[in-house]
Amino acid sequence: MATFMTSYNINKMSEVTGLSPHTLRYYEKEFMVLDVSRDASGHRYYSENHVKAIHFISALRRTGMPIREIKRYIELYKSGSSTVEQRLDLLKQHEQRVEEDLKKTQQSLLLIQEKIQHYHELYDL
Amino acid sequence: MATFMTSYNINKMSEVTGLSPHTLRYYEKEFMVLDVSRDASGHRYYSENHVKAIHFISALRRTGMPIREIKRYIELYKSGSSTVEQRLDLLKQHEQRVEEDLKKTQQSLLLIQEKIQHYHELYDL
DNA sequence: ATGGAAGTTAGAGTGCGCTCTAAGTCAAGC
DNA sequence: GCTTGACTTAGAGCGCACTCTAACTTCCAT
Repeated sequence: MATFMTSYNINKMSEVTGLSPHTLRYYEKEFMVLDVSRDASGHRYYSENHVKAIHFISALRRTGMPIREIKRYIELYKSGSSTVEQRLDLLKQHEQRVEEDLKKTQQSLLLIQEKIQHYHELYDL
Repeated sequence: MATFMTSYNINKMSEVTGLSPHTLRYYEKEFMVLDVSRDASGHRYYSENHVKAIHFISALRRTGMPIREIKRYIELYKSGSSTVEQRLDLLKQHEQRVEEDLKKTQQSLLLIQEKIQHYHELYDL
């Protein structure tokens, strides 16, 4: 064999993804797709595909998608290519929500920044 | 008197601020600055100043400032003008965090958008 | 004076996303 | 063969920010 699949134990995986081993196990219990492999003594080892999957899941989480919706997405994925459009819809819907949320957050940030700008002239809260 | 202060009961206040009466009472218990006035029968009524204060507090919350830090900010406010610089620091620090957070969220959003773009070519999660 | 609406309170309960605990297994080094 | 350390599990616990409940008071309209 010319190339080798890199594989990660739970701690390496934790480093690479920024999630704690606890959280990795929790995610697995909740919704891991690619079933995580085990070595002879039952310890997890992850492949590059797991790394990519977890990165994507992290992006969904970071943008506020709730666990139960990620779960739903992954269940759709698991049930095959007939769910492609449903999955796309779900992602697009999420995209919309995130964009709106970003806008609102930016507006609130602006208000805070204006407050900071004029702090020495304003005497209310 | 030529002008009159508008005043709001808890439901009107709820409408104006978008917070539920429950949450308004909760915020008051946690950290209301301007002590909320009461009418003869003990019902709250809010002034324009309260509206402004709650709007600012909402902006802090919306951008993810935890309750305990808003509490801290308001305690500083209450203890007078000698805390102006501390309050400014606190707000500026928060501003930094929000900006970083926005960046990260935008990056995650980008990843999701790329996924959506190439959904029909990609077969992993 | 009575019923109902609209407020009041203290404190309990909820949902979310982890985060930790306790008890156990396994493999390697002394 | 025993300790040490890294992992395993099921399930309990936690922190946050609400959110709701239950019991009560007050005002107003009938």
